[in-house]
Amino acid sequence: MERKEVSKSVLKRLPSYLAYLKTIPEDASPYISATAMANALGMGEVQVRKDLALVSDGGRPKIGYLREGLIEDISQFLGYDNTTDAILVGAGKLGQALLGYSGFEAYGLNILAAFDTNPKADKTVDGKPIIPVERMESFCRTNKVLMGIITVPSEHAQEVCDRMIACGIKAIWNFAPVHLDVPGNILVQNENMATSLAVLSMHLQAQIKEKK
Amino acid sequence: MERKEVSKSVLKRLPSYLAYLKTIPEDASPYISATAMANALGMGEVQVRKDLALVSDGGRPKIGYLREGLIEDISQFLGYDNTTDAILVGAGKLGQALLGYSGFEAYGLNILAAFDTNPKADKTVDGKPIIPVERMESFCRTNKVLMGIITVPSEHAQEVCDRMIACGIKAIWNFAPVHLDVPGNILVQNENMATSLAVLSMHLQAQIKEKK
DNA sequence: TAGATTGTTAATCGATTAACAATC
DNA sequence: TAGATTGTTAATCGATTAACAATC
Repeated sequence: MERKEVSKSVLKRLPSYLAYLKTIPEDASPYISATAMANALGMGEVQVRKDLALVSDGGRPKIGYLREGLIEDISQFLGYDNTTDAILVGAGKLGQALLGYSGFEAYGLNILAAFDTNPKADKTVDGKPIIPVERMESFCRTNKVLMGIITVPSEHAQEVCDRMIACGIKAIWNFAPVHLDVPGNILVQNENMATSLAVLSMHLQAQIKEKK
Repeated sequence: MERKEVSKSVLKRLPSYLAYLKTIPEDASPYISATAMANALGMGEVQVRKDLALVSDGGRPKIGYLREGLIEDISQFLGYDNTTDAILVGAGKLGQALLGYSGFEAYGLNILAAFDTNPKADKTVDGKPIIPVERMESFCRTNKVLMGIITVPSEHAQEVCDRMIACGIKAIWNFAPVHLDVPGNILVQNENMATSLAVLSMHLQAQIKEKK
């Protein structure tokens, strides 16, 4: 099928569909309806159908969509089939946790190495080296790295970000709770825990208030 | 000022304003304009003004907003002033990283303890204990815990979630990449790395395509 | 005063939902 | 056939942006 443009809102829902589809047992019916998916995920069925229409080549009335086909289509659309190499800067606790997290492979992400200003000599995390930042540029050039993960303290995030861009990196996953200034062709995706916490604590405050 | 209802989209922007305001040096002007904030964060100035109108009691034409006042108002609105106690279930790599991360204090989050099915005896992370899950309920009841953080593998997330709800928890921060089924009065905030990765890899694919 | 800035009202935009026709 | 399901077109909803009046 030809590749359609999808909005960010749609894009963000696709991983949920994929995760859900993968939980269905092998021996279940090979077909799944948008209705069933919507119910399982607590969403509207029209929304599911519209989203699926953008990435798959359609289902069959009364039958639904071929489950395996959907998994394949969504995976491919999201680029999980071809792996992306990334580097990580900031080998603190969070950085090391991400470096050692094996779950990213399933999403086609491969963290090659971590960089730090003060790496413990020869230290590796799950076989992945922690290298002095000075060697970042040459490493990125030789390995043609396009994605960078920032897990340094806020104060240094912009500096690291600029450096990554100088290394040819085009997409940045930012775990530091600060806004990063970048040129238009670079994408910054903020993994902002503060944002999540805001939503959570707002809910708790409302709950507490209600109780009174 | 009286407390207004804010939409989720507004709520998610508030932490950025706060973070930015805190980066301004003490000795700078005590006033800041929405225009300046908008420029610094790459947003529309009307949007900033509208958002601020919801949480502060206003700025002065030609002058702007009192910086200290804004910080105070947003912090209070987001509940960063009164701390929330939370527990974490799943003391794997990510769980331990979060447990040891001191940055959450600034957001009023206090992780009291972690729970795991198979905790190393007497192990603590930064002074915080890792306790067998069996003791979760009594712990939550005695400490009146309202927030739970899930960092277990996907297969066990729903089970842990149900257990948390049984313990009286009202807000769940879910790091497992699965949809959790919960009653209407419980809030689940998904910290879905898969979602972020989807946005990032989509951007890279577009970049690569463009180059060809 | 003039101009920068706030705050509000109206217009636009995009995304979600509802209604319905098509299909097996 | 009847009914479940898909897919499309139209209506609604909410959020963002634009225009403008108010203010210091």
